[in-house]
Amino acid sequence: MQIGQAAKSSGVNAKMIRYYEAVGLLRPAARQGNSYRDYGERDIHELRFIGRARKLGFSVEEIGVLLSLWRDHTRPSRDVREIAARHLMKLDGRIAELQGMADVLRHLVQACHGDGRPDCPILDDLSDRVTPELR
Amino acid sequence: MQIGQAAKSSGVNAKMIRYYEAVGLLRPAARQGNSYRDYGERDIHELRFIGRARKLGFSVEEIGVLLSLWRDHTRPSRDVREIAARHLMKLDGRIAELQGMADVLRHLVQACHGDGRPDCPILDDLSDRVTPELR
DNA sequence: CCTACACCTTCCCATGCTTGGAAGGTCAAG
DNA sequence: CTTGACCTTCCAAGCATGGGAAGGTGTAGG
Repeated sequence: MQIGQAAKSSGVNAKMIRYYEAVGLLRPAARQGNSYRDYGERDIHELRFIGRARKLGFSVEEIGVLLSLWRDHTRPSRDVREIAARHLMKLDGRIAELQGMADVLRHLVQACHGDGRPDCPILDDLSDRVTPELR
Repeated sequence: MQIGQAAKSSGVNAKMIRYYEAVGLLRPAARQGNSYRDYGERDIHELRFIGRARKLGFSVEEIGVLLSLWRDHTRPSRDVREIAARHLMKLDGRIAELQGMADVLRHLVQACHGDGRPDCPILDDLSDRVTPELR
């Protein structure tokens, strides 16, 4: 199966497939006589794995570890869980951070008339923290 | 005032100050005789503005617009509010996205024994979506 | 005067993931 | 023989930040 078909079957586009190979996530694909990459069912399976892990926000590096754990059918689930738990903490941290930004911004947006007048609590806050009651 | 002092006063480090100048956020700084950049109170004020806007997650491009609105004391607050509101929507969207990831992952982590045994719902899900009851 | 040290300058590079494109090879159908 | 749909590799940009090299400048002390 050529890379285009593999992309369709796995949901990971061709450009990314090559990239994952280049950075060592996937072992180099087999080649057809014409130097085209050749994929089998097992590769598709790995690609889908990667795609889903990406959708959960795992980094390429983390996925590398997950993949090797996945290939090793005797690994303790503890190892996997630890990676996932650590990643979850990062996600939660990032969410809290964005939430903090959004909260401040929401207050500011609500406080701003948003009409033709020039006075604007948003700029006031950015320029001088003049509207402390908003925090 | 040299760039190092400006960095301290504004909370934006020297590297970033040069970067913001390079990408056109700030007009080119005045220079001392020795070609060192020279900053005044007004520059510090703008730098603080930038720093705070970055902390709220505005992109450099958005900050460029905010800055020009800020400098124009007759701009309608509507313009500012619109940018902020749009940014807020992006933040909320991103938060929801991360929240979705975190929720799935949290379930998976909870479902995984995390002991010495090899069976692991996390990998099962990644590899084949074998644990649909988790979603 | 020389030296050490703390600044500053510009320039290039790396990060992480993804996308875009250029230039060219391969293959099947018309 | 041409066309079109594939494929190949290589290069670049994006965003914001940080590291570091190589070299200029200014000040203080021996």
